[in-house]
Amino acid sequence: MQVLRASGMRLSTARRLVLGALFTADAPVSAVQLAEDLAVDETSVYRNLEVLERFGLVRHVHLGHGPGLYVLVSGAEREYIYCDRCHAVTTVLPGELDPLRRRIRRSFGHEVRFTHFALVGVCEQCSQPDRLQAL
Amino acid sequence: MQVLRASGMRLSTARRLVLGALFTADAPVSAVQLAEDLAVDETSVYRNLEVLERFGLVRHVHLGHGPGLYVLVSGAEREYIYCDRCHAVTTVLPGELDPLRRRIRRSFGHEVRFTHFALVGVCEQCSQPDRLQAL
DNA sequence: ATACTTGCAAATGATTTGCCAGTGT
DNA sequence: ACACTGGCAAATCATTTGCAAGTAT
Repeated sequence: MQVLRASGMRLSTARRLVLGALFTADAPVSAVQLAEDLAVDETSVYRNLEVLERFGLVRHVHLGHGPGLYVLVSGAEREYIYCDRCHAVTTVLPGELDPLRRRIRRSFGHEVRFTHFALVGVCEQCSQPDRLQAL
Repeated sequence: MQVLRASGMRLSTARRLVLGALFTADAPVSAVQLAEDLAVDETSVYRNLEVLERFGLVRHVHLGHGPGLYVLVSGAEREYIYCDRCHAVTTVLPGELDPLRRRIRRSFGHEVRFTHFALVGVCEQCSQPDRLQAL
């Protein structure tokens, strides 16, 4: 929070609310959801998320289609696997994909992250042909 | 093309144009771009892409933010790595990520693809602190 | 002749911008 | 006080839907 006031940004009520909501959220949340929950104007939520993102306190992910989903930045970032069949979201703990990251690094030179776009694929249950899942 | 008429879908001029443009394109193209290039209404392009996608002839990718980008389905799909610093797109040949896919499969049970969301990360040049890239 | 298709207008969903009144510091 | 913020209206971007006229089969 000191980060903000050090940059001349204020700790307004709305800002505090957004930060608080993201802090207690156990999953990524959309801006619209936040606005609704906190009774703060959507515009303000977006603007707050934007400054928080700019200062590296917040980030957003995209699971399948749909709006961006916001999370607090924690230093050790979670990554996500999204099943585009049943829409299940699997959270990957920080570091868990590091070997994979290293491999891509070696092959392509890129330092990749799955913090912005989830890993998309079909989950175990959905790949079993017998018990069909929701479309 | 036989796929279409077998399903009662017609090979209209617009449809043929879209298919043709995607066939000769050497990179994923947006619907708006296609509409502009082909002088076909955006709506029609979207509708055509939708049916082509529904019949598995076309798919779309998301590199960073921005509109969906369409490509012809080829059976052996290319995947993409996107540098979110310099916006460079690296094409990954079909199968090249299979070892990685197997590894994820073993660890998480998911069969992932990078055909819908690109692999996002910082490319080799951009990770060199000396010569700075475009913001 | 009968569906599928087209273009144009209008709606939708996500996000951004303008503007002025309100408020943290 | 001054500059950063809030809400509300309106704009923007990507995409979808409604509808009447057009066309492939």
